[in-house]
Amino acid sequence: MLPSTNIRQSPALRTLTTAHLTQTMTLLELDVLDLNQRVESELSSNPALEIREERRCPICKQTITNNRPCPRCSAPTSLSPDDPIVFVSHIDDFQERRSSYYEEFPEESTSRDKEDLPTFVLKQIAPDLQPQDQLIAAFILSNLNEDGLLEISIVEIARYHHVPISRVENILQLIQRTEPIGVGSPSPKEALLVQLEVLKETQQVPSKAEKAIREGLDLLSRHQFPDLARLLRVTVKEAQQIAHFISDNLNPFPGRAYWGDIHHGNEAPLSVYSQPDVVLSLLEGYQESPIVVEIVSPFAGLIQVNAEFRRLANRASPDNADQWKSYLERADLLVKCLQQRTHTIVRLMRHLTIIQRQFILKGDSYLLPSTRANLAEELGVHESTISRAVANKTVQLPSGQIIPLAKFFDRNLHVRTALKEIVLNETKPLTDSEIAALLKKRGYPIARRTVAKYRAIEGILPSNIRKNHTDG
DNA sequence: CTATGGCACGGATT
DNA sequence: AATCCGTGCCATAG
Repeated sequence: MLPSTNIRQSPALRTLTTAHLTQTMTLLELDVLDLNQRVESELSSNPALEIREERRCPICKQTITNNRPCPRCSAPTSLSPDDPIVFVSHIDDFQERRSSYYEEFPEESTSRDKEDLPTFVLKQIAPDLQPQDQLIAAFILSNLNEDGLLEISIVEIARYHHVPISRVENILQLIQRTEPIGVGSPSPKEALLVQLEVLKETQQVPSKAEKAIREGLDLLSRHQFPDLARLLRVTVKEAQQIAHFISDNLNPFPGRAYWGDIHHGNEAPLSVYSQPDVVLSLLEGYQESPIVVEIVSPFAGLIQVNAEFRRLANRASPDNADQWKSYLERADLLVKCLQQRTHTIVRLMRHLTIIQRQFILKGDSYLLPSTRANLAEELGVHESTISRAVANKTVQLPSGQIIPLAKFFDRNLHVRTALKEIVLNETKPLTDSEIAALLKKRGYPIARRTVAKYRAIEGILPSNIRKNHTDG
């Protein structure tokens, strides 16, 4: 607490220091989308802020005019696999690239040609519709966003085409049930529910899954299992299993259904996350490519205090000088906090990509256990800073998978994947003790009881119910 | 008797 | 201070 005696009368200074701390912290724990909202509202309410359109590539120092990310420009020089290329990109760059991915790799696993999502869907349903309804369907499909979600309301569609709402609803239901299932839903929640519904026809689904989606989607995506468990009145473990099931089998953004691991036809690791906060990728054409780290940031680096505004503020007449000044201070504060936020994340990610390169490239079993605490020590920041930086954020791996950043701090992921592998390769169902013994040989000395726990987390049934793996 | 899951405790992590 | 995690003990099911 600051001594109030020698603080200048202006309350602004006082709030500036404390506000700086609190705002830096709160901004740090927001994900891109929340931050985006926050920045936008600030931007519209504070005339001192402006967006600088031109940006400089942190590597080649040239002005970036188009949306091409810059790491490629510097690719030929200094390529050490252990030296990640880190840069900050605008959220729009990402959106842009996202849709271009979609066009570049329309589909490889199913018979889909170069057509885009709307055409793809329309072809499937057209035979079942009358010509008039085909028009409506086409209209609906043309209003999908990149995620395959509907951006306008049913009412609007009905009004536009002068047809009853129920008719639109029927068409929409048809659309939602075609591949990719859930397209045309107005929200991720709807999409998930439709998928669950369809899935229910062919296989068993956890009974509480629907409630989890309906009432606990928020908790679900934030991985707040204890809260979810309370909501569903089940144990935390069961809640985790339900969440596991949902993220394994359902996809809140149907338009992105074929992203990432195309090779696993059956269980594409789709995630409940949409917009990653960090995107990791590799340079094409290098077998030992450095990891390209792209920090997706709403406007950071772009947002600045309008210089003209600052000049005018200094010359403002005394009666409204305070107003000018407060705008200016708020703007400075925001800019500074944003910079600090990105700076922290950049440092964090650079470090992580160096330490966990193998994990990022090769997968779960290569994750080296580390804690936020010791990472904080290595970076010379406070633990809580790392905690906040990790909180609520997601990372897109080179494979296309989007995972929570917290997964980098999963202390036993590698053991669990070893366990999964053992069970996958077993010829007869092994008991927990036997598994424990095998794990011990691999250098994971854990108790039999713990094997049971891991099994539960991974959704592996107990040995007496597991059926034999008879390889065909 | 064997294999498993629930509960609860203590130490580590956040 | 709150939460997570690994483990031991014990009840239960087969």
